[in-house]
Amino acid sequence: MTPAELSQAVLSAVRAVVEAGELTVAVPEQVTVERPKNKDHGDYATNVALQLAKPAGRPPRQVAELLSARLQEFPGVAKVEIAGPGFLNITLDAASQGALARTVVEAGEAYGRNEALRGLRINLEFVSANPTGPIHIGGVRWAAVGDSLGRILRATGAEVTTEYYINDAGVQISKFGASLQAAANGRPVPEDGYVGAYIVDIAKQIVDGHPGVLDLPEAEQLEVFRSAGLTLMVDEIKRSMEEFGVHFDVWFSEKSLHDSGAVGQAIERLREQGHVFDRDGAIWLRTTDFGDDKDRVLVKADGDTTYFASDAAYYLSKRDRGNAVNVYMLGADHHGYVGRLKAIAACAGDDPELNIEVLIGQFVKMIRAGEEVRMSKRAGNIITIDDVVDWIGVDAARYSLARSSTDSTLTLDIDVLTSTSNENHVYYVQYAHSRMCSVARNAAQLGIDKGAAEDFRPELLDSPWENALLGKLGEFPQVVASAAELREPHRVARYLEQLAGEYHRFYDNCRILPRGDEEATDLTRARLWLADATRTVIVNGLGLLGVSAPERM
RNA sequence: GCGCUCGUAGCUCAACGGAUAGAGCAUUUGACUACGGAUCAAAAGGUUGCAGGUUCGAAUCCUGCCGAGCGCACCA
Repeated sequence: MTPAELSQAVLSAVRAVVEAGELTVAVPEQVTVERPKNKDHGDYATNVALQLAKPAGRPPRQVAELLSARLQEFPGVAKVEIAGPGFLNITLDAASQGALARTVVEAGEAYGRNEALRGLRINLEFVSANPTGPIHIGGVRWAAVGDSLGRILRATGAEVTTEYYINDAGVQISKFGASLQAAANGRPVPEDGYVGAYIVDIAKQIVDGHPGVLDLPEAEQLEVFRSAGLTLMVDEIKRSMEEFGVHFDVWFSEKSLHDSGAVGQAIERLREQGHVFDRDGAIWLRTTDFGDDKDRVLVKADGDTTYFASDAAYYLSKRDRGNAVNVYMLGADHHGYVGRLKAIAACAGDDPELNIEVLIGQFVKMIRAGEEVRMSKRAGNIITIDDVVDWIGVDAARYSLARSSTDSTLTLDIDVLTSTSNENHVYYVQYAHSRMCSVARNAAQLGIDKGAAEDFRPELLDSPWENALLGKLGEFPQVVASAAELREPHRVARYLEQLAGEYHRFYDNCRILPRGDEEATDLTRARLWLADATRTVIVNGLGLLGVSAPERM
C-alpha cells in the first residue's frame, strides 16, 4: 500500500464516520499521512483527528477513536493506535507494505512522476550572467539548482521552458569590447574595464579570426571587438553550461528586444494600462501603485531606454509566449528587484503573486587551505564554473550546490570536496547505487533472478530494516511533489541521502544473495525486488538532480 | 535611516505548525574466514541569537530587540 492509497483510506474513514452521523464536520480535501520519526509510532501516522477536533467540537482523542474503529477494517491495515494528543498511528501488515517494492519496479522511471502541474506553462530564467566574463560561483549555484528545478517541475507535469537572458545591449558590453580592443593593442585597460587572462585570450582569438582588424579605424575596431567578443563569450558560456549538464531551451537576447521594437511596444502597452507618466523629461512607470518603493524610469530624459524598460519588455515577451508562471532566480545582491518585477506584472494587468515568482539565492563562499577564496574580477582571481568542475567534478559540484536550500549561504570547502570522500554526500548516494548494481551482477552470475511478479512474496520483507527501506521508498512521490510545489530541489537530495542510508542498513543486516552453496529462496527473490525498487528510486532521484548514477565507482 | 534574507551541535547543513529538533565531518569506542568497509553499530555533543505573543502543539507564524549578509540611481 502506498502512502497515497493509505491517505485515501483515512479519508474514506472520515467520510464514513460523518455519513454515519457520528461526527458533524466538513470532510477535508485531503489528509496527510507521514512516516513517524519514532518507530514505536507505527508505519504511518496522521494528525487528521487533531485537525478535525476543533471544527467538530469534540476532543481530539474522541475523534481519533471514531476514525480508528473504521480504519481497522481496511485490508492491509494491521493495527491502529491512538497516541499523544490524538495522533493515529497505523501499522500495515508486511505483505501490504512489501507490495510497494513491486509497485516501484513496475512503475520504473515513472515512479515519482505525477501530474499535479499538468497544463501549467512555467518559464525558468536563471544564471543570466553578463556575457562579459566566465560564469562565477554564484551563477553555478543557480545552474545546478535551476536546472534541477526544471527537471522536477517537468516530472510534475508542467511544461517548462528554461531560459538564459543575455545582457548584450548595455554599456557593460561596450566596456567589454573596449577592454578587448585595449588588450589586443597592448594598451592598458580603460577605467572600470575588464581584466583577466580570459580577456587576453579572447582578444587574441579575435585578432586571429579577423586579420587586419588592428589596421581598422578605432571606431570600427571597437565594433569588431564588441560583437565578436560577445559571440565568443556567449559560446563559451554555452559550452560551460552544457558540460555542466545544464541545457537552456532559449538564449534570449536583450538586444533583440530593442531591435524588434519590443521595448517601445512594451512601453505603449503599459501606457494603455494607465501606469505610465511623464516627469522631468523622462517617461516613468508608476510602480509605487503596486508596492515598489519608488517609481521607475523607462526612458531617460536623454531619450535612452533603461535596463528596467528591457525588463518590462522581457516580461511581456515571456507572457506573450504563453508562460503562466515566470520564475526569476536572482542572487542575493539583486533582491531589491523583487518589488519592481512584481510591479511590472501588476502594471501589465497581471497578478504579480501568480505570474511572477522570484527566488533569491544567497551567496556561495569557497574555502581552500582554511581561507576564503575571494572572487574579484579586478584581481582576476574569480572562481569560474570550469574551475569548480576541474576541482571536484560535475556530479559533486552539482550535488553540493543543490543539496542546500538557496535561502542559506553556502560554504564549500574545496579541500574537503577534493580529498576526502565522506563529506561528499553524493558519494554516499552513488555508492548505494553501485552496491545494488554489484549485487545485481553477482545475482546474474549465480543465475538468480527476482522472478515473475506473481511469484513475489512481499510478506517476507518483514524485518525492521526492510520495513524502514520500504517506508522510505513510499515517500518518494510526495518528496518530488513538494520539491516542485515549493521550488526546492534540495528536498530531493536530502531524501536520497536518507534512502541511501536505509539501503546501507538493510544491506548490512539482510543478506540478499545466498552464500556458499545455499540455494536461492523466496526471501532471496523478495529482497532482489526490494533492491531493484531502491535502485529505481535512486536513479530517478539522481536524474532529477542531473547527477549520474554510476554502476561502479 | 528604510527594506529584503538569514541566525539550529565545535564545523558544514536539514527539518511543508506535529510526538524525544536530525544527518555528515571532527572526537571516543566497536564490526570484515559474508553479496564492494566510499559501509554499519554505539557514545558524546542543543535554552534552535534574546524576550514576549498566537494554540491542543512553535526552530517554523506575529511583535520587539541583538547580530550577520545584501540592497535602497534618469547605472547596467
